[in-house]
Amino acid sequence: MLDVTYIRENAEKVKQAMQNKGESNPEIVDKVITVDEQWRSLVQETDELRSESNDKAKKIGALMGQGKKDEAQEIIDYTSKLKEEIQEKETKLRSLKNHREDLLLQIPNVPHKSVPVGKTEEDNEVFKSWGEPNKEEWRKPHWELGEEQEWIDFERGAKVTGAGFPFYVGPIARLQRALINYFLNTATENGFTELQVPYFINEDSARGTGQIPDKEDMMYEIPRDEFFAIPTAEVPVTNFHRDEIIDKDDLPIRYTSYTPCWRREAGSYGKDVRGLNRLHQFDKVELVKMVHPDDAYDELESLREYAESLLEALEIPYRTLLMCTGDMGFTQTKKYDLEVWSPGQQRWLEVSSCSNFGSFQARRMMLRYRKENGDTETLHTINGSGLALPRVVAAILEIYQQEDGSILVPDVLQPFMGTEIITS
RNA sequence: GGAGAGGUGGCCGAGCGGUCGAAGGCGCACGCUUGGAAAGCGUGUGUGCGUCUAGCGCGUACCGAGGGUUCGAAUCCCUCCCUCUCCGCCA
Repeated sequence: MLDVTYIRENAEKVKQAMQNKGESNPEIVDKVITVDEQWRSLVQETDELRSESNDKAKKIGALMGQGKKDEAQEIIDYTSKLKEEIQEKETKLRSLKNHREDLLLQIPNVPHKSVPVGKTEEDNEVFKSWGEPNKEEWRKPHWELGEEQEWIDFERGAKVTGAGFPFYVGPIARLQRALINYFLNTATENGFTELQVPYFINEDSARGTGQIPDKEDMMYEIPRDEFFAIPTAEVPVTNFHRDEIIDKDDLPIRYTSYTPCWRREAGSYGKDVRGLNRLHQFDKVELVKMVHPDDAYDELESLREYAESLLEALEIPYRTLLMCTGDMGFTQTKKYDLEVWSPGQQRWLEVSSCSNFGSFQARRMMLRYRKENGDTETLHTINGSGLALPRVVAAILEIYQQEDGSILVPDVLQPFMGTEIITS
């Protein structure tokens, strides 16, 4: 959610941003400004009446104290009418505020000036490439190898739960654990504080990071207890400091957290969902930063570089895309996607998405910091994966695949795996 | 899950229908005092929203959350949430 004051003062800029992001109704900007004006003038009127009513109530109290019941009664008759008027205005106020909120929620975040303007993924910019994508065709896709070697059991997963909930068996279960440990250790060594978080969240938290309203369909629900299963650790981690004021000397705050993630992924199909490409439950190590607004873009770059360094350490070829305005999402001001090369599929797979949300999330959850002069200000949030597990596993199974079906273990994982090679 | 107690400012803790945004204490900040420090003394110290003459201004809202009673609610009533104690259950 953008700041109304900002919208009021930058109406044209916001409209342009909406157009660049492919939002079709920039007239919402004018509407929001109108509703906001109505709301503000009504606030003033209401506050004046309240002020009068408070005065009168005090007078009544004083008169009652002196036993002057008749005089008090006169004022009471008057304030009863006042009261009705106030209640009327309060009702109107509530509906105006809700209307303003509804409109505000339809206005996307404003992209940074360094973001390429574009409509679809075609317009994303290749920001960086690392390593050589392997074009050899003999490598099996990870699902074929995984099933052959009985390392990944999709069928039993489907039996026990449903499609998209695989079992990982033996050495591949261990490989995931190795990756998780490696990612968490590395993040901790790089200044991120590890957090173990609740896997279920309440509605307020879902609202805070923007899953609600609009994207609740992505989440699994536990209706009886009014919880949602987390679609990413971003939700509990960012909400950790919801409704708090953080001392500026404590910024930036950096957290890392490993969690399973649950996503309904309604509407996905075809090659997108083959094997480990897209699951309903997957593991991820998430990175979240809460930063001073002036540092946000530097912090985004360093987050991106950090995520890239993980892939380099694993020696997995990748490319970094700078997402264009049309493909970057509603809440972000700038976003990079990291994609690894899958030689078994001859395609790129996204393993990390690093985004700056500006004050968009923080405003919704009243997440502020205290400035030098004592004022409070909304801080900025940044997050990214470091990294999402299944596609990294897929890449390792394909890139490190030998002709006999065994898998060489990347150097950095060997201490965690206790072996240099995975055989069936 | 059953029975009871309770949720007030950064913290502790009073208030239990009117003058309460809220006593008192602690903490913190600044000043005085001191050779320096402690003690002592003085002043200040919540958040959101609106507003302007933008001031250590004015108004308003907020004492777990939401609703209600009343001219007036931190105080009374209802619903919910959370915490603590005992019992039950249990990784």
